[in-house]
Amino acid sequence: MRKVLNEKFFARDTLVVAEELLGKFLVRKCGKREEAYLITEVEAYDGHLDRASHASKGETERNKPMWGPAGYWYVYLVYGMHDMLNMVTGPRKYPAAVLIRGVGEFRGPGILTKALQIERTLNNKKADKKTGLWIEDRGVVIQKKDIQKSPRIGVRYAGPIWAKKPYRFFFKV
DNA sequence: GGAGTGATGACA
DNA sequence: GTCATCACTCCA
Repeated sequence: MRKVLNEKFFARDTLVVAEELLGKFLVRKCGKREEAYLITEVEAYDGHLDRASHASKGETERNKPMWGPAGYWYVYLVYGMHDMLNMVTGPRKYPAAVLIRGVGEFRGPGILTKALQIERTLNNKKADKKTGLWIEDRGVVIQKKDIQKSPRIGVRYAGPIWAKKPYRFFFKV
């Protein structure tokens, strides 16, 4: 079973999408080579009230993709060095996204974007085969009991309520 | 624990 | 135009 996930899948509740992304495959096509990586760790950023989300500052030139249709990539540079890969989720006009933090053997959002050569040129591009970066369901199912949750990483500035939300999802090994 | 790094957004 | 901030990684 190989199904390319589209707006219909991503336009649902961000927390549901984030959890269901575990076990899906991130597929990268560079030239003729096509490689698929199991998604192992994600974080949800849900709505403009979420103080850890870029969307909490309102719509700006940078975070504009978060307000757009689901199923698009939101890629930005942080700390002057690392590109972060996010999938836009939720309905149109509702700012939300899921940060892809780990795929395959790669641990850490900055490491995986470097390994897969994911750059800001992909920002605001649709996740499909034409773009060269998309997500597939290949029939892998992660058991509910194997999924762990924790607060998100690197968002202490968001204040006690939002910094503590268990919006990070990953597998129990 | 602390440096490196540069785009971004807020303010003037 | 200036300035502080930042969804990270690596080395000590």
